[in-house]
Amino acid sequence: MARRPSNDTGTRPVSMADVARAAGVSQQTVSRVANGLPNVNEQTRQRVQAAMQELGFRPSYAGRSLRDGRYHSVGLCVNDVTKFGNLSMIDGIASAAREHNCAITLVEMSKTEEFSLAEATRRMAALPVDGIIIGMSRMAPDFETFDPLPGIGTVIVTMYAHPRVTTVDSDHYGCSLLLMDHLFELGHEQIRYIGGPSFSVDEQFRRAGWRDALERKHIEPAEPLEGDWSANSGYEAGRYLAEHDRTMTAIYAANDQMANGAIAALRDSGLRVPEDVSVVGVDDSLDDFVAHNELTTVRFDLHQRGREVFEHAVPEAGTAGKTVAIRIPGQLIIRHSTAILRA
Amino acid sequence: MARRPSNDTGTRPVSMADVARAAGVSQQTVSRVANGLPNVNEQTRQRVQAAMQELGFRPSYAGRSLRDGRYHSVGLCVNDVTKFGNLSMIDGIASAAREHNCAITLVEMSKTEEFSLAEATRRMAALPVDGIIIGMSRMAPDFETFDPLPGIGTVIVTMYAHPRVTTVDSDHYGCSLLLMDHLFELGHEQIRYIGGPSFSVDEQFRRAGWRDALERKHIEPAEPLEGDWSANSGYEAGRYLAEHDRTMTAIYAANDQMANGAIAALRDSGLRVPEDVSVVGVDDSLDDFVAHNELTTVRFDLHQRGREVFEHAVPEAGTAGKTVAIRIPGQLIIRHSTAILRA
DNA sequence: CGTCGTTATGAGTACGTTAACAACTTGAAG
DNA sequence: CTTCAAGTTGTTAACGTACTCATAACGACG
Repeated sequence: MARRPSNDTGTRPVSMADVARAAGVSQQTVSRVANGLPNVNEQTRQRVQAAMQELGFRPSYAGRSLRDGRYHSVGLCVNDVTKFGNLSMIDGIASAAREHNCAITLVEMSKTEEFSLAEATRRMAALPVDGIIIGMSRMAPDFETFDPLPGIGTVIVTMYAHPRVTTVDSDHYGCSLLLMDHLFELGHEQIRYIGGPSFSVDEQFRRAGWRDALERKHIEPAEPLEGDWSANSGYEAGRYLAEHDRTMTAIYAANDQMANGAIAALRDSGLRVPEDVSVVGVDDSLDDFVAHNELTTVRFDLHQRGREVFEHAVPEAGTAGKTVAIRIPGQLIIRHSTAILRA
Repeated sequence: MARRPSNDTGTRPVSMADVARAAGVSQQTVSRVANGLPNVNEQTRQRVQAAMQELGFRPSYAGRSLRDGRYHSVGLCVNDVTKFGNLSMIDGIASAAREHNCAITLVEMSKTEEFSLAEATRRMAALPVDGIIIGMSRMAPDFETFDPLPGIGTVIVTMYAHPRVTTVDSDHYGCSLLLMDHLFELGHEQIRYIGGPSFSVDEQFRRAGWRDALERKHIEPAEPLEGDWSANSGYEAGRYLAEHDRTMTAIYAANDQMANGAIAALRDSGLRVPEDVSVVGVDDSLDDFVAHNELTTVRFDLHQRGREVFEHAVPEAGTAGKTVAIRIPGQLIIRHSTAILRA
């Protein structure tokens, strides 16, 4: 594309030099007025401000960034905006960014292509970012070997720890322990698991927590079922369990949507929740969609996670340098889908 | 903050000049290699690429943008990321942006402060954006008087038309007509309305469509009910209607979540859906949350809307100049929450 | 009357990039 | 040998900003 003409007849954006010419001062004085510096004569200031208004001056982001080497924006790379986990990540980071007067540069990776950290980093590096955040909802093939770009803060949102990159996530393992302990206290031992797709990192950790909790109590875990996070897949699994497992007394579904489906299936099979079977989920995501939500679940503080992620990606406050792995615990929300096991 | 040292001992980012020095060529040759231009000797190219690798060169976004006056990013301003409407807007725009090899610069406005178009524009204008998209989910106080910034494409996502700004939205008025016609064909005339909060622009248009459809058939609209988009508010409204209106034969809830709540309320009141009362919603948003979703609704093509919004904000293909108001029709999805009215 | 500090302003420079143009090399054709 | 074209590389300028330093005017003070 042809450059804009550099005289003032074209549609080139208005620069400080243009304002300076109109106000009869130097470009530097315009800069001082634009930045509100004190050492400008009041009369001059007003003349410059009038010229700015007149010409419609807006400061050049490129010029400013080039000059002082910062973008005041953080890069965020996700593979699918619509997934609950990603959405809540965006929201949490957006509010942290706003507190730091920062914008978010959002890049959605192709949903079809293979996702690699190197590719994500390469794309983000060419954008106006002071730090890079990568949501890794499924295991990247190059996770082990990945080296972050030197000179730019990088955070991966995942449960896995990495030797050279800070990682932050809600504790998708610990949430299982919270729920399992709750069920154990109610007397349940035969606790079936309905998981998400096995390529999901969150799923892997939630399932591991379920399995470990059982094994710690020397209970043999029954075969876990695999859904796709949707209520329908939870329904199918619930139906299957209702028909094939008469010893089961509780179901742990790896998210609320599948739990909701499972509850519907149990009731359609003539089982009562929670009298016959207790059901728990994760995410606390049903409230807007279901009236009188009674599901016992774990809620994550997504804003806190967003804040942690942001502050490690853009190390202003001296958080720099150290590579850490942060796991933010969830909070058990007990409602009425769980009850004491009756003998 | 102090500038980075300009010699090569500090942590200043690696520039083309640094690479040029290392490879023993001119900085311009580095530029040619970086941009893959053909007129570079193969041997030279390899030497330069090796130096880039060695030093960890990444091109400066600021330098490039300053040079060629484009940012390859579109600004998106929303007031709350988590609301269904905004989420789907982000998703649609993100995929359109990716097709144009563009990033999104996302700014979330304060949820508490008053929202004005002038303020949103002012914030976006200081960021790296080739175009500005503003989601106006509630009426801005300065909508009438708002003037877009000259020299930068601006699109407002709203149903209202504007004389000087292109506006794009899903047709929140037409969706009501689709649903009402469907109910009319089934023989319903006493159709109650459960709306969202009245400050919402979407709500205003959905309600207007309901009212106009009735009045066009000379049916007096009964008092509309006001919810807050949540299933619980739909439940409350449904309960009220079940107890107070024995002539009603159908309910139009302004979104699926409230419709879902209303259905639960009707059933709790001993009414059958759809045999006794037909219920419809809007958005087609229940599938992930509810098993065996049977709700008749309207689905919007949010990716198409995203594409329209994007292409009017960043006028590459000659869409420039003209101010238009685009309303993208939804599609009626008939499931089993509606049935023929029995006398 | 000179020295000094204070205040207001301008000049010069550097940030990293790419377009336009100039310059040089090489090889082939006349 | 001269001329020309093609291929390769370097030089210069410009994009808009803000820091550093210099300059000028002015009053206070010794």
